[in-house]
Amino acid sequence: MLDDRKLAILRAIVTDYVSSQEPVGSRALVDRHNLGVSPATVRNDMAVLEDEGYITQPHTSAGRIPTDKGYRLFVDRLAAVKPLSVAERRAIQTFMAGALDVDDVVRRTVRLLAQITQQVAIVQYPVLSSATVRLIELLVLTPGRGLVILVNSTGRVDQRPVDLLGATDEQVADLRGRLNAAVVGLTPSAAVERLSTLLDDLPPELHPVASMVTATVMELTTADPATRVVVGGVPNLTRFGDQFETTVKPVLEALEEQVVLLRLLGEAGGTGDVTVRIGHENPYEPLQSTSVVASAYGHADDLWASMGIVGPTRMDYPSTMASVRAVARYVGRFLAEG
Amino acid sequence: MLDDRKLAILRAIVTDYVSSQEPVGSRALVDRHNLGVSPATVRNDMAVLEDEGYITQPHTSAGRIPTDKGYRLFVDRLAAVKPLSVAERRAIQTFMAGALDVDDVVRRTVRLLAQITQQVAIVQYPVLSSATVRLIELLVLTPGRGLVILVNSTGRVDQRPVDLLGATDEQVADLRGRLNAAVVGLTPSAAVERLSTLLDDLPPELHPVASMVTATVMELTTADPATRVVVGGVPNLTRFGDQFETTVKPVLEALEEQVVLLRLLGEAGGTGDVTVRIGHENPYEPLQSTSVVASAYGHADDLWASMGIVGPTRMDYPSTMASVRAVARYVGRFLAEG
DNA sequence: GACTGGCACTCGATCACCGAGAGTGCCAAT
DNA sequence: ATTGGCACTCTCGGTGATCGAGTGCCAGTC
Repeated sequence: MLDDRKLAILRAIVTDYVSSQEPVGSRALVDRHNLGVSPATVRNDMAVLEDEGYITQPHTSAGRIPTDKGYRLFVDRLAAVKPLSVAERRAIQTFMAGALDVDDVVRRTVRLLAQITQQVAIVQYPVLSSATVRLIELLVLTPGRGLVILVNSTGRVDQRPVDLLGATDEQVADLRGRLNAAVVGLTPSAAVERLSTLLDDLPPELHPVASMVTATVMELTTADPATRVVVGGVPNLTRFGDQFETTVKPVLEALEEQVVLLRLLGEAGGTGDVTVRIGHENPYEPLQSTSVVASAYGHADDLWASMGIVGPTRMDYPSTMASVRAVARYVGRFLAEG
Repeated sequence: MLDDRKLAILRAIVTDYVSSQEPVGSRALVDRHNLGVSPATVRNDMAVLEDEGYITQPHTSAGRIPTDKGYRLFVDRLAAVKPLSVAERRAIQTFMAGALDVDDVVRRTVRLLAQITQQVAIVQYPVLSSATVRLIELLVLTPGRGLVILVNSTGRVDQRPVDLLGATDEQVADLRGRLNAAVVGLTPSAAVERLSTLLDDLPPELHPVASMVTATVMELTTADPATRVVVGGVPNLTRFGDQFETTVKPVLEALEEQVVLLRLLGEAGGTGDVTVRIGHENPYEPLQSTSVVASAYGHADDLWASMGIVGPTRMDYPSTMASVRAVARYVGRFLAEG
């Protein structure tokens, strides 16, 4: 159905449209790319491509622009891998050098991604499934109100307030000792398992407060860390100040909702390589005129979390994908080395 | 110079322009407000107001719009205090009810402010100067790399990685004990003072690692907490999609820079009541076509931090000021009660 | 002396119109 | 299968013409 020349024409339309932001006609196409055929032939091919749904024209006497389906074919089969520029490589190094802790790494990563892709960047906090519990601290703040602090072997610290149900200081100290003895050194999943059996070994008077505390610890070891997402590069949205309603507004709204962001990244970053969601492929309705380029990051088989960018469907996919891939790999390695 | 009628006219111009977003003429003015004089008289007065710099016209044969100076006079002398609506009062209660910890309070506050003002909201993390140090934890993560965790009496937890310079586990444990003995129960300022003399009491072999750690603790007790700011309601920027260059873009850029946000809030929130910076009064150049309404919040004399909103100069100042004031007071009380 | 009605004037906004230009689809010829 | 030619369509930019809101000024009135 689609011979090589038609594919070449589609590729040319995508690249030209992305760089010029304007519908591209048959004449301009043969001028800029040496296709070796006349505009009339190109027109015939374009008619076929339009029938097949790869391109469309905004109005009768305008050039063609790619459809979501066209971008999809381009990304899957036509895009040449574009190597990073030297400047971009250097940017990655300088941005990350001197990062202090995980927070800092995430902040720098989001800035970096936003800068080299010139899009809005989204980075999920790393969830280190191989990290182990380093310390559980249990504190009394005021009578009845306490605080659980969980530290894992990567230096990540999470805390949550807890109702101590009037336990005495001695009981709290006792419980702290038992908790640490039970789970320090375990992975989160192992710790959760161990905690669910811990209650049986406790003296009865500790049961009420212990169940409150273990429940909180279990929350901390599982759900919470994954729900943190950082965004950056929002001013990049101003670069396409047209399409206010279709692009800028929905993106801004999505950025306020952690849940939405996690869905965008989560479904996109499941596999090992860069994932692209184009327009309507997007799981979140209002973002159907934008694309998401995302990648999981981590080390070896240990995929920790996702990062990505969101931008207009008319973006430079090869460059963007290369950038996201490079940053994801670099940050993964950086975190693995500590 | 400005008699009562001229002031009434200025007030009418401001309110009409804010609600209609369009230059207001002499005819419309006498129609909507019963000024008891003819349009011609109003025109004469408007000419005077324009000479004095309170209003201006975008072009000949258009109505008048307030200048920054006009808004300033309005805010200072003409604005009637507008009580909150019942719905707003209820919103404040429901939004804050059930807040878990300080993080949660801040997140809810920023949402609340954004929703009832329909502007972009900025909330600084509270700095509780009366809070005392509750616990200092010192952990070894890997040989040489450690972590300092500081918990204060409000349940706030801060951490920072620290270089342990190859100290042994025993030395670390020793140091942890000494640190806690020294500063637990002290206010941050007292703790800093105490720490600076702590070194003298230590055995010499602890000196190198102790100075690293105390320096880190001192950073944690002073600088860091104040530098955290949360923003929300960014989609509200889309409500004035015109003025892309003058308003939306600069605001988005400012929101990415914590330093800028702190400057906006910091200089604005120094006093006890709501502060308004209109247009050029703003300390940050690119935001000179927007206004900032901010307030410190806290309890009694203990001012903890600031919150505020940023929006176009043409905003409903009475409502916005009332909302910011109400939220600031409520959150202050809420935090004081714990 | 302050206010008012009247009037000429200004200027942006809206609309219709027109020509230019880009681009297409189709068809007959190669 | 490809191509040159041609008629057709539709957007875009520019040009007047008109409309109406609003002003400034001035002479008249209370």
